[in-house]
Amino acid sequence: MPESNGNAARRNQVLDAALKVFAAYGYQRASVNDIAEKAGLRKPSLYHYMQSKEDLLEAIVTRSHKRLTDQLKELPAVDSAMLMLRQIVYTHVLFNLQYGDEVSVFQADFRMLSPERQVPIRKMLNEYDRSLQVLVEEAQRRNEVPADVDAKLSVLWIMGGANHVVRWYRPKLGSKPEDIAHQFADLSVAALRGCVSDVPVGSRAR
Amino acid sequence: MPESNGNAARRNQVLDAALKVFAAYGYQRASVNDIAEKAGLRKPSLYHYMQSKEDLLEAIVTRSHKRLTDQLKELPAVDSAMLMLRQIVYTHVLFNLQYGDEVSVFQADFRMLSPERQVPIRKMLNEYDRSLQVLVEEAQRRNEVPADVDAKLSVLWIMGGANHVVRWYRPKLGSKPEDIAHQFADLSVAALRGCVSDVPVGSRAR
Amino acid sequence: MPESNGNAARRNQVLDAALKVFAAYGYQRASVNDIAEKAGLRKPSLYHYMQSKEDLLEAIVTRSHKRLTDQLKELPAVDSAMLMLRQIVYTHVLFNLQYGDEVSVFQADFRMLSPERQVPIRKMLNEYDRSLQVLVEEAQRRNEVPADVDAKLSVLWIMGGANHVVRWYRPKLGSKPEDIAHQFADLSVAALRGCVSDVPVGSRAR
Amino acid sequence: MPESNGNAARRNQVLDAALKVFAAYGYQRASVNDIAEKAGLRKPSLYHYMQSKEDLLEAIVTRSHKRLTDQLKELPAVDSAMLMLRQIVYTHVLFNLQYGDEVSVFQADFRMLSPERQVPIRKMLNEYDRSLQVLVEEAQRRNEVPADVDAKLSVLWIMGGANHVVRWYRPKLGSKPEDIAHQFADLSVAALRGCVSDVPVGSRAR
DNA sequence: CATGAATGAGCATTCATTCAT
DNA sequence: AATGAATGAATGCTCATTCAT
Repeated sequence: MPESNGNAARRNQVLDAALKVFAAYGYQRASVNDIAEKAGLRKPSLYHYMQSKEDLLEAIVTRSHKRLTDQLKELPAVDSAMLMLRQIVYTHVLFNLQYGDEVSVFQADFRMLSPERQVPIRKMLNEYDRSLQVLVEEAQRRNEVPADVDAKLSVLWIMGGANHVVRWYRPKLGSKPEDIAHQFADLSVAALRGCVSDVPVGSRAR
Repeated sequence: MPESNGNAARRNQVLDAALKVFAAYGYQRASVNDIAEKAGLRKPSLYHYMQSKEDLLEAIVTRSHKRLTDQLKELPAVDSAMLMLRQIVYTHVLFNLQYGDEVSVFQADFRMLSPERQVPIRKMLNEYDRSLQVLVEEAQRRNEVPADVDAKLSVLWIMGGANHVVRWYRPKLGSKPEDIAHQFADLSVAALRGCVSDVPVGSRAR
Repeated sequence: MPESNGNAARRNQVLDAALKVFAAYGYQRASVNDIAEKAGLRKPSLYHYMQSKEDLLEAIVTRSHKRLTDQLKELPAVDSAMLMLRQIVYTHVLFNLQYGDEVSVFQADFRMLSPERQVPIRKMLNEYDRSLQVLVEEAQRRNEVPADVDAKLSVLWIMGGANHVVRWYRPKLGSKPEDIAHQFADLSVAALRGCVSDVPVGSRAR
Repeated sequence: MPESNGNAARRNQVLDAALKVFAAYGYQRASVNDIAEKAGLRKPSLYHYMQSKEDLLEAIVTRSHKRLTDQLKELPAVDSAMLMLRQIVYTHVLFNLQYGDEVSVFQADFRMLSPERQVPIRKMLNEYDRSLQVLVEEAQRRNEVPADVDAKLSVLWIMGGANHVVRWYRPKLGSKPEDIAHQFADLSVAALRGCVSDVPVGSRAR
């Protein structure tokens, strides 16, 4: 079966090698040869396990998103939208900390994919954001979140904080992943619930 | 002897051309020729206004950070740390929305600089984060922010949300920049102030 | 020890697969993998039936020439050199039309063989041309062809027309093979017999 | 003007280098590096004078056909279709002998062009054949050529002989170009005029 | 016999940069 | 100041062939 990208275990090894190399150098800087070396193969051998370099990036990005959503699917059902949201943020942050390379590559290099390959991924991301937005709106209906909070903006805000994590977190330095995730879940909930500031922005120039 | 990088106005034109091209394609994908075309020059002529392609990226990144800090310096002094923080977040978000290209390039391509060139920029960023952290700690001393909030983490959280805007914001779509900045300032303040969730994260596997 | 090139029937299947692929893409463009697919095998399996890709080309070319000469050997003896020539041209053209792929590959890719492999084939071709030339000379001795005709040139001329058919003939379009062969045999005979033009070539520049 | 493939004289030098290399090795076997060496340049420099390797082939092929048709346009008008045809064959054969490399590359590698690039060239070739066919038909109306001659087939026949020339002709060996062209023009005229053979093809098997 | 895996050699093309004009 | 020309260094990818299973 010359179409199946060869042995699945090896394919995953190649994917992992590519992941490390992409994370270290960035997709563009990383050469196929770098990946081959990391995988313990010669350059042409890689083509048993991929169609193209871009193919690897797409697989990494898709696999990463699938891993996250798989984790989220296992979250226990709770009757509070806010609680659900808290669980998701906690899990998402923890995931980002655990799979820092994958998430970094996703964020940094996702746009290096051809426009066509970006489409399904953008769709997944939009669906994800949208599902969080629905939770915020549900919480607003239950008066757990003030009505004047913009559900969409606040979700984007939260996602920003959650994704930013991969840019500064270094294992063995600072807080434990669980503590970070806990803090961030708290911050998200507090931000949503929080009393709208009655303080004006002040007389900013420009 | 083009040490002086020639005429300053032209240099800025080249910088702007590079900015647009980097923002559109990413630093690596963008070719020096693309920049030259955008600047209305031929490729070798660019070298009268720059030392290298990397030079342009560094200049863009540095200029961007300077523009932000210049804006922040003009903020009126206020006696409340929280108010100050709010002003800064508002201004930072608004800046990111106004200078989307610059900030995007900063975030996406800053790591493409040589390690040596990254040093001073990382230093600036750390100082910036640190100054916000000081404000949070000050607010904590004044009991405006709960003591169990991790000042550093919460600042990183806020910066994540603030920087993320350049990835999703599209002018003429959705909310006005000022409204977004306002919301995000509110969310930040609320997140910091907010009653720490007494809700356990639940029995998450892993 | 695949010295014997394996089962002869399979070998012929491989040869036919190679023939089709070479005819469709040209020898260089055709990949061994293409041939394998056409033959319903995997690439390395081919090497049970051949020594190398070039080997296949040589076999095709040789087989093609042998097929033609076998057909020519079956021609009935006739006492007129001109008649013999006519028979040969008719048969040759018909052969080219029938075995278009083989002949096309012969003509297009024969020169892709290594110089050493070209030697015996060039020898065969020369012998073939030479035998026709002998017939023309015989016809000249019998005054069936004017003495001022250059026997060698006219044979080359005729072979050109005969070989050219594989470049334009498409089955099911235009004349029937037998009609084409008949016409071409007529044209050849007429050309040889024909009264030498007494018309000057005119005042061509250069 | 970065679109103009640079200096025209140099472009022609590159074209000539490519011509020699293509003629010697065939288009596919010839590497861009080979061409560069022949042109006295390094590989990347070639790209100042071409868009791609295929570009060179197309230019060579087109230039070759233009050279031939330019020569044909200079032929003096004559009132006899047969005379005109004779002139054309003479000129065409002489051209093929003079520009053996160009014509060889045309014939051998024209099909290596992408289908889209082949279209205009096929069109030119068809128009050329068609114009000869018209001459034969004219000659038939004037009873200079028997009515039962198939005009199209006989033109293809003649073209075959004329083009074949580049496969066997070696300068300094054998007849002079003018003599060959003369003979071939004679053979063509004789073939067309010639009394249709009343000799049956005989009892050929198959 | 068949083939999955592996690879040395090679190739067209891109590109940042230099330099003579 | 501006640029046509040139190029060293890479890069993604192809492919005929080998070999262990």
